[in-house]
Amino acid sequence: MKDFMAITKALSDPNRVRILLALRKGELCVCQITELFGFAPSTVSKHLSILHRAHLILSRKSERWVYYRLPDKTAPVTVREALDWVHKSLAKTDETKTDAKKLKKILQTDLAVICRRQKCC
Amino acid sequence: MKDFMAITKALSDPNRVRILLALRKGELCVCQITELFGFAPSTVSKHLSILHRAHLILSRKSERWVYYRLPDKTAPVTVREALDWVHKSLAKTDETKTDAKKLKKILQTDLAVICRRQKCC
DNA sequence: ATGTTATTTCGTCAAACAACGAAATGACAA
DNA sequence: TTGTCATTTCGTTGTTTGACGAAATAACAT
Repeated sequence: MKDFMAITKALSDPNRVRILLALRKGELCVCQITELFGFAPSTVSKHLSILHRAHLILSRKSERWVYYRLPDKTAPVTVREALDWVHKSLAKTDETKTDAKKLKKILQTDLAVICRRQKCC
Repeated sequence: MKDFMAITKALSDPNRVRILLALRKGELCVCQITELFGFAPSTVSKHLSILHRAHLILSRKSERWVYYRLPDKTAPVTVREALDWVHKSLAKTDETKTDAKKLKKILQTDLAVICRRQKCC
C-alpha cells in the first residue's frame, strides 16, 4: 500500500505526469526537462526525485549530467501498468503534443548550450 | 488531461483508495463507509464527492440512504483501467483484507442500527 | 589545487488539502 | 405541518505540497 501510494502521489501532479510522457521519447537530463517546463532547476529536481522514489523513473550519471529514463520490462508490475495507463490515457492530448514539439527542438540543441541558458534569465 | 488529473488526485489519498477497494464487495451507503473507517460523516462524504467527480464511483438514492458503487463496463476506458489497476495492485494486501473483514461484519448489521450508532460516540 | 558547472538539498512562502463540528439540505414519518 | 434522520455544505485548523532562491555537493577542466 505504501509503495502504491508513492505512485499515486507522484502521479497527482500534472507536471510530473508531463515528465513521464516526455521521457517516452528517450532519456533526458535535468536541464533539458528544466528547459521544457520553464521551472527552476531545483523544482524540476524535486519532481524527479519524487518520481524516482516511486520507481517510475530510473537515473544514470554520465559526465556532468544526470539522465532520467523510464524503466524497462523488469520494473514491478504495478509501476509498468501505471506507466502504460498514463501513456494510453494522455498520449494523444494537445498538452502532450505541444510538449513533444518543444522537446524536439530542445533535443536538436547542444546540451551544454541549454544548460548555460538557464543562468541568464 | 484535466479529467485524468481528477482521477490521479482522487487516488492520491489512501482512504479514498480503501473506499474503492471496499466497493468491490458491492454498493455501500455513506454510513457503512463511515463505520468502516471511523471518520466523521462529513469527512467520508467529502472523499466520496471527490471520487464521484472523478467518475470513479456512481451514486443512487434510495429511501433515506445514498448508495455508492463502482461503475460498470460503460465507464470511460481511463476510469476502468484505473480501477483495474488499483484492484490488481492492492487486492491481496493486508490492509485490504483487514478492511474486508470489518466490512463483512458491518454488512451483517442492520443499516438503521449502524447509522444511529454514529451519533453517540 | 582551483574554478566551473549540473544537480541536489535546505529554508521559506503561499496555496491546497484532510480532518472536524456546526449548520443547511432534503427525504420520509407522524 | 412538524420532526427525524442521512447526507452534504461551510468555515476553521493543522499539515502537506509546489514553487522559488541560496547554499551545498559532486564531477570535471584547467
